[in-house]
Amino acid sequence: MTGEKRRYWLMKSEPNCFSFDDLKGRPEKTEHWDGVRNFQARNLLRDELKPGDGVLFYHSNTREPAIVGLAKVVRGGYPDHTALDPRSDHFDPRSTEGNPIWFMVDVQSLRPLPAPLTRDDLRRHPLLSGMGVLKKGNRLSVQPVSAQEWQGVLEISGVPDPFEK
DNA sequence: GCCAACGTTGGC
DNA sequence: GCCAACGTTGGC
Repeated sequence: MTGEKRRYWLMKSEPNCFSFDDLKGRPEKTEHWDGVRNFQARNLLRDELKPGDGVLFYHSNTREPAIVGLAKVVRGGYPDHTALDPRSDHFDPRSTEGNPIWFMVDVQSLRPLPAPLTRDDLRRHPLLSGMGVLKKGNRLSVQPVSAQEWQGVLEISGVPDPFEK
């Protein structure tokens, strides 16, 4: 097949705010990923995440942080409308309809992992111990994942690649 | 709850 | 343009 190679991402969410189960429960198992208010992550959402890309859904800021499920991007970057809504927690008066500052993508759940992959699980695996999410001080809520890391997650989880026919 | 690491803001 | 102060993130 020609065209661009699929890329992979890890996306963090606090499960008490929006969990993988929440995503699974949405119509079409799809939801927009709003509320990112960091320029580096914004640039990734706006420019880099493309439909068909793979997503590792990571639960952060919880008792046992872990990768809990697989998802995919189904719509690339478009303006985050919550920035325009004064009643939203994510309202940003600098952003306007004609000149949006913040962007989001749509994500669809593919499948949960049979067991969450904790940080200890990741650290133990030679292919995964270098993942960005393990690095101290890394606060990026959207970050790139290599194809090897994606495969490693599938391997220790014992699940087939959802993108393989 | 603690606190290190980081990004952003604003005075100068 | 520097940098201190501040707010937030997020593991532990």
